[in-house]
Amino acid sequence: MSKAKYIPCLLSLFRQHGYDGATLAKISEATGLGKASLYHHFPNGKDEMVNTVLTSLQVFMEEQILATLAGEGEPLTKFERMCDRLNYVYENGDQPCLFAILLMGSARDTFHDQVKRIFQAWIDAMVGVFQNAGLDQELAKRRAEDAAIAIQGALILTQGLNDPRIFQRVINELPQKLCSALF
Amino acid sequence: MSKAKYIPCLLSLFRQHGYDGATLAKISEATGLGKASLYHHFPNGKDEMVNTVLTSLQVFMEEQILATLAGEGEPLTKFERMCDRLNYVYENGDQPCLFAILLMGSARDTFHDQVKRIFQAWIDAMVGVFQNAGLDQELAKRRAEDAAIAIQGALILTQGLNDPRIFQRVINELPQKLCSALF
DNA sequence: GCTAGTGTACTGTACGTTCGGTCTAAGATT
DNA sequence: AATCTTAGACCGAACGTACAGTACACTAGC
Repeated sequence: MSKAKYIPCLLSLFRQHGYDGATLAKISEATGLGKASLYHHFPNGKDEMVNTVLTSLQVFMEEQILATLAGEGEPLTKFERMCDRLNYVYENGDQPCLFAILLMGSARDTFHDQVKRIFQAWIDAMVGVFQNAGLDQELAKRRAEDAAIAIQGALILTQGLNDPRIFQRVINELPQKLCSALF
Repeated sequence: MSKAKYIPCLLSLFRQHGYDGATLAKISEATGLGKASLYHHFPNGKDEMVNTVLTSLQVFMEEQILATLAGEGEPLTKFERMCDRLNYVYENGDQPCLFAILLMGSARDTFHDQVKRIFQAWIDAMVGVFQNAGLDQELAKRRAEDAAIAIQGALILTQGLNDPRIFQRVINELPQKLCSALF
């Protein structure tokens, strides 16, 4: 599957310009591939490119984040690992969230289901950690949602104010906050 | 200024389809105006439509939210009023945030400055409340940012999971949270 | 009769996509 | 060893469409 080679480039483009803004001309220029070549690798066009990137992000989350959350270890350690991995994908807050971008363009209908599944899996994994730590289901759900809210909100505000320190602060504080009053 | 008449319709369109997805054809159909009429009211085209909506949102924030935050009253009352007004603009979480949408389409460059100014003014107003309540500057800034993060994050997650209860929960809890440990 | 507002028909452009084909390199055949 | 075959990577040019935006004649109400 030679598609993998172009994922970083495509991810960067879609994050920078959005679904509609990332035109085939730009994609062609950025990848160094002619338009026709793009259709050789992605026969179903732009949507397949997005889908490929989206799937690779899903795999990253499952392997790097969900696996950690579901595995062995202290809650604090798990959340530190999660934040470290999130900090890596979002490049210290410099990059927006592709999921959020796809929710807000003209491609919402096409990708909403997949984004929903990814969000839900992430939250469910965090709920699992909290329940293992003794929190009742309702409280666990709230705290997991709050974690996702903090990450997504921090990304938006960081983009809006052009100040990555906001994302960094949230990422640094989050593990402690999530584990406070666990026992 | 007869433009005002079309603001609700335009706002709804841009929130639903994004900047790129809200084509003139859709705008024409939704407003009931032919293209020529649209260009009569908005000589500078789509960008002027967005700008009009953006400015009206800015005015709404200044009059309904910033004024309250800067006026007289208890912090808790002010934040309750703020959340009530936010709940109104975002229609209980059913509608996404136009600011976030504009940050993530191909129109980012055009409107980023204006969005940044609105975000900054909002946060500054909240910082003022916290400082009046005795918080030192650094702490006030953090808490104000956290409030904006919670709102924006809740809107993203609500869109992603298609569950307005998330936004409603955050809106209901926020005033108390913001005022906790103020004295 | 003037002006704000409008409908129709149109323009040029940029989009995603497809067509027809070249080039390279590895295998298979002779 | 030389030639043929095949398949994958690649591409320039073109296609049809839908876009934002325009020209202009028309109308209703002052």
